[in-house]
Amino acid sequence: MQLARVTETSAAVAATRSRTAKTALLAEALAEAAQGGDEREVEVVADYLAGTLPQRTVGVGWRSLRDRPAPADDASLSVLEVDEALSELKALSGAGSTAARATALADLLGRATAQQQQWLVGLLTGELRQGAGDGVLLPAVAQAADVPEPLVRRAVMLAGFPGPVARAALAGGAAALEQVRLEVGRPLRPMLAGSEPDIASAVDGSREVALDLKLDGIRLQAHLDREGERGDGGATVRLFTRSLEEITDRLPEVVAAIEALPARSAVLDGEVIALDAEGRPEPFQVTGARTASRTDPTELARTTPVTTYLFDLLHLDGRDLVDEPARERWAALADLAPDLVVERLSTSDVGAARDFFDRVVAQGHEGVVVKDPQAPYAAGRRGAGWVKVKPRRTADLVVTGVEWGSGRREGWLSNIHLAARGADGEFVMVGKTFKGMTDELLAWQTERFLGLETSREGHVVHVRPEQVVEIAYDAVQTSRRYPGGVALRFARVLRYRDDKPVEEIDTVDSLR
DNA sequence: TTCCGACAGTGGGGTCGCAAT
DNA sequence: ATTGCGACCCCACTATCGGAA
Repeated sequence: MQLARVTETSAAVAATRSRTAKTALLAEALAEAAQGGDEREVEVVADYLAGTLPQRTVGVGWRSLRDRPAPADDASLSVLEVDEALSELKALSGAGSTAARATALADLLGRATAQQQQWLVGLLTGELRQGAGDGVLLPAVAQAADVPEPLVRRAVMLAGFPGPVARAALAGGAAALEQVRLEVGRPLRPMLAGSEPDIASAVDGSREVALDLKLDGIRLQAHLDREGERGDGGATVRLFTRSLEEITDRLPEVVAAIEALPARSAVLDGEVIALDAEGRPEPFQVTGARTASRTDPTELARTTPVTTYLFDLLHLDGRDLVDEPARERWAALADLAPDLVVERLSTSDVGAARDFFDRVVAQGHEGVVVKDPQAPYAAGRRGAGWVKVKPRRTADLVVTGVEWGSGRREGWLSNIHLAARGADGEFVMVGKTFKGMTDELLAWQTERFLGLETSREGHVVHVRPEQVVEIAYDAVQTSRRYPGGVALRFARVLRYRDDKPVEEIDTVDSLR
């Protein structure tokens, strides 16, 4: 298949807002790819249509794509040629490779037309902005392969990625999709939680729910496979993050904890977090740095160990548990790993739930996750089965600058710079936010801040510090970027305040 | 006809590893 | 040694479509 077929589909998809129309366009292109008879091509086309790469990453980002060669006049690239070029780019790594990579990238871009260059930039930066991702691709795969959509979704949840599933669906239909099962050693999509602002919204009091302590660490999916030892000599334990990145080699103490479980095979869901000497949670930055670090894991396991907490069991000794009610999975987990299970309260009483929430927050934890004991494990879904509740902290700050938005926010002042008061009354920047703004508010703040403009610098408009804004945030963290040494985590706008003078906004000290 | 679940888009702070300067 | 870049941890929130109620 020619690349042009994909880029033209992408343009048509971007041009309509109707999801059914987008689905039909993708399905048509997929069916055409399938007729070509090359299974790899089908997989690549499926990935490209959803704006993702079969290679996941190729080491090319926004900066490497800034300077581009002149585009080709005529379209000649095929999908498989692009796929091969990107695989070669990914393979080009190591000392002295930067120039070779730039050459390889320029070579590819030089063979693309102007429209195709644009599309490649979008694909490689992950910003295709065509209004279609997995949510549109999966129905399209179902349509093109003439199979039920739930079957496609289930296969993707269990296999982790859509490309191979699209390939199987279009080559083997429903029968091939039914072959896709949970495989120990292969990560599946983790179940996600929705969110509610407080306990009262998450616990209605009419039926029993479970509240799990929510730890502010790194999501963990652990696979234990003792049978693997006899066969290919592969690892007994494999660890994955939320995005299915493998981190087995970085966390030897977690591998040891999973290896010690009395099971032949298991797939477990949980969280790892660094604790201080008193057993209180370290700031997220500590756990994050430890988990990201690849050098000398044995030493790091001694100096900054992480603790393993488990809250779900998806497979045990040859039996899949994903479709079992949560209550059953928890009972099996409690039998298997009683010492590693995260603290949990089962109750239908709103007061008891609130007490539990208050207690764990006072202990320094992130909050709770409210879970339905009946719910199956909905891999990859952000359903009603799990709902997180976190405390909301607020601060009154002043806006010192605003950045022009992009995409659907083009032409609006979007991202606001936030400052608190310093010790000498000066304004100290503590972060930015673009969250919590309705279109109406964007229109209002664009006019408001243009009225306060003092100067411009690139896409930043500096303004007189007169507008007070009430900001919600999750935490204050240490920062090397901002002059006060502190930054807000997950800041979002609650409302603009005209009832509070700038002199009375929060201070850097009070945030600290 | 109205409601609501799912999704895409619009970006935030921090850290690590690597290559070039 | 420092800096820039890519990748990946943690994300919140709004608008919109289209099926459910």
